[in-house]
Amino acid sequence: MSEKLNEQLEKVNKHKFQQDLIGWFENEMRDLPWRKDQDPYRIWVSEIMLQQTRVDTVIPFYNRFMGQFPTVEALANAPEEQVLKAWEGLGYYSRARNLHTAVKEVHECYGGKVPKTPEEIASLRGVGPYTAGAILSIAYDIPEPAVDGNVMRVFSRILSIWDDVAKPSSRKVFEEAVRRLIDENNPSYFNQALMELGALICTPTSPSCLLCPVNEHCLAFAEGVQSELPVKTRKKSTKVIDLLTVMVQNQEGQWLVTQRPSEGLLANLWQFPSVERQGHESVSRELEEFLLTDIGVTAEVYDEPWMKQDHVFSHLTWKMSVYYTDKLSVFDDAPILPERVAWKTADEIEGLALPISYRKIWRQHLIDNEKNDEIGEK
DNA sequence: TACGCGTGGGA
DNA sequence: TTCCCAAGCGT
Repeated sequence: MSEKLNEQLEKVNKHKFQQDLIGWFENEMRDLPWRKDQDPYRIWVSEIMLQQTRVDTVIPFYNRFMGQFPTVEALANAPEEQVLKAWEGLGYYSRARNLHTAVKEVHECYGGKVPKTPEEIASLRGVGPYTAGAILSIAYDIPEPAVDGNVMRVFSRILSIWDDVAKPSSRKVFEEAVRRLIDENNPSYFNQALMELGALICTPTSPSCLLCPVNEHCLAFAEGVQSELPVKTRKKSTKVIDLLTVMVQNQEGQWLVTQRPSEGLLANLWQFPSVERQGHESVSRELEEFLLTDIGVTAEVYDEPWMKQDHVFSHLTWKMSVYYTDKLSVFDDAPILPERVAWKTADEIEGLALPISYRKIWRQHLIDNEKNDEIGEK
């Protein structure tokens, strides 16, 4: 630990700080579904869902998920498709697959009981230093730091820490600070209170310092520099990809869908056949060639896109153009469809896990279909 | 270490 | 509109 940080830490009245922080939390904590008890499985699921995701977004997903998979055993015995479907729309889908993997390990190797040593917890798939500390402290009352973005923001201000919080190496500075100030008698509330404070009071922009229960301990507030902290470097700008998507229906009324690769972006999710736009020839020709070569079906693609849809990821953007087809030819003796390609009925598509952009496309298709039916009836 | 990995909301 | 983000982890 740097001498500077040590100096700052000695300025803090540890007992008063803990008392002010936890006292505020006891009065002001939000009534959240994962705060009903200290079931480690329920805490675990909530922590995974909350990674990089807002509380308001998580709540409905969490309630549905716990309804479907109320216990370690229930989740361990579920097929991955069902877990991914439950995660549809929440994003960062590897969280779901990693949680599933880890829960199966807990079921098989720990008799279904979430382990309570730092080493065992941290070895679980998808459980990093933050989540390990969160489960240990919140579910098991073990005094371990749980340093997330909130805690780094709050502590950077209270202790006037100017390390770049975007750098992975900075996290250990904050962990050390938490170890020095954590309430050994109530680490659960201490850690939760820091995060709650970051969410409600010590916000990224325009923090409510006058309402802050620990403002008397805050070095940044005393110096009037709270708006300059934390120091955080910008990320690089994102690239844009033109993505062509095609809706193909056979004579039985089924739709052509493909499953994405098992690793990388949107892993294992389903979508309508899509290809990155390459080059110079017409979009229709490019899609027809893609369908023939990669999927093994012949169809005529309309010249004009039926709809456009942007899909913004954290690191890239898809500008999607969606096309319909006509004059599909699939012969009885046509080659068997490649792996990860299938025909699905409309009902079956409802049950697949689709990326949000493809779900929106499908919903729009249903709306347009309904309109056409109405016109037809008149 | 830096980057890949989703999504929706707010300034 | 455009940007930045929100309870991170794996590689």
